[in-house]
Amino acid sequence: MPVSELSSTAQDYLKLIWSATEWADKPITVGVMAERIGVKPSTVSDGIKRLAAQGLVTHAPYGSIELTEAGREHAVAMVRRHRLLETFLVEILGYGWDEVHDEAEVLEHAVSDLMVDRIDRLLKHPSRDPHGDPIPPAVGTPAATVGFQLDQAKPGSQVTVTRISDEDPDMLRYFTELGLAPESRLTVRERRPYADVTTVRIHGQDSDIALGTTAAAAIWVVA
Amino acid sequence: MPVSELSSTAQDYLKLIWSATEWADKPITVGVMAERIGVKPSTVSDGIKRLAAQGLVTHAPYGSIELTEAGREHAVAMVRRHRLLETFLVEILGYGWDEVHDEAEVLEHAVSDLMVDRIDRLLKHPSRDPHGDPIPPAVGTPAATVGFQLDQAKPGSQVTVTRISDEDPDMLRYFTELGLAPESRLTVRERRPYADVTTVRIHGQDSDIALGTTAAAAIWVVA
DNA sequence: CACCAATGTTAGATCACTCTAACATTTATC
DNA sequence: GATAAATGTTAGAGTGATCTAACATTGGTG
Repeated sequence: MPVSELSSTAQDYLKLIWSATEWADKPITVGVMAERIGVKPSTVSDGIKRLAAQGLVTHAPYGSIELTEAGREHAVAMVRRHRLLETFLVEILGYGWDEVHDEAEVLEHAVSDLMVDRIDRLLKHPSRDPHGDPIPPAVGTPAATVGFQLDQAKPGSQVTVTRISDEDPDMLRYFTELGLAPESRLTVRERRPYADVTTVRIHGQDSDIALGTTAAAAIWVVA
Repeated sequence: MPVSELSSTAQDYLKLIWSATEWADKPITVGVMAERIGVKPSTVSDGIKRLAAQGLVTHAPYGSIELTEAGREHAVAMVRRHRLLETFLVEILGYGWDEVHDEAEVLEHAVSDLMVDRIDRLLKHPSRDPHGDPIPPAVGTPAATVGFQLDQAKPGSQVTVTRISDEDPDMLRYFTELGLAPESRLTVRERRPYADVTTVRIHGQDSDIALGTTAAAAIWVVA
């Protein structure tokens, strides 16, 4: 999976497009991309055009954005880098899991394929990163996603956290405070439909925790 | 030492200008910079002008290139990053000392100050990188250079290698083959003035090694 | 179904970096 | 010290990324 000859903005775009389909299957929009990357929609529109010219995405004006096979390969390679780096930062350099995202975001464009391999070896080929996201293998297809979002869980059910979205460091710090992490066992207490609040009890703790939609949607669980 | 707001080309220029005065004291020229960085002289000329506009160097057209205090600080911070990264790659990721230069060259622009600190801590605050170059401290003045180049050494003298320039990986691989590294003890056998060859014997080996000027100038020694 | 709001695209600028080609200056040599 | 060679600078152009502002399209609502 060669990666080097792409600009780092191009790599960001591809990764973001791929990521949108990893957990949810709704296609990503120019507006959402712009917001995530922190640029104006016109910039993204422009960038997508360049990507299309390079055969990495297909996109007709006002149409949907789809990765080509080449685009998907690049994207998955970037996701692999990102997640290996996050794992590395936590395991080897002692980062907190709330600190790794931004660092990995920059590093993923700088490390060589050789370094990615060395990190993979040093970590003994990890299959999940510190947030529970699966690390795509160097060759072959990425692990299929499992589970569902906590805001979809039935009140009364018991679930295990498999993944927590790493997008928002503040939210991660909050989860850390609560003692909520991948592998945590939870009992879903109730959901107030109009308040959009999901209440859960972490096993081993003696009080309930109320989570808003954003927080509950960032947490993926299995029954 | 803030570094972030500078482009990575600007950082490269500053590091290169500083490096030129670390071992030799001859001022660097536009041509040499262009060659080292791998761009045309016109590009460097242009870049220097931008650096001057930012108050990082002083430079009048056709004149010499000098770092300002701000420029020097940035440069030293980059050198610190570079050398810590090289050490890290060798110590933690098992790189060969001939493989680290190019990787560090890219990474030095990507790692955060936090990561530099963590690496420094993990390595227990090393004072020299794998080639024997001193690692500038986070605060305070860099270690003064000691020693002289092997091509200046008197025939018959015994010397210890303190540093080997990391510029040329092929040369480093050659030195590795020879068993020549920082800390090696050598006896200088002879120098043929017009052949520009320095012959040395590595202690513990039973044959002499002939080194051309480029090689001998890349090796720094103390008596 | 017509219209408006939301969303996306294009146009026109700017900036950093790069090139080639032309021009200027410095230095080295005879 | 005049001239040629080496070195450095400027001019003009292209690319990618970004912006703002104007324009276009789509989709939902009355």
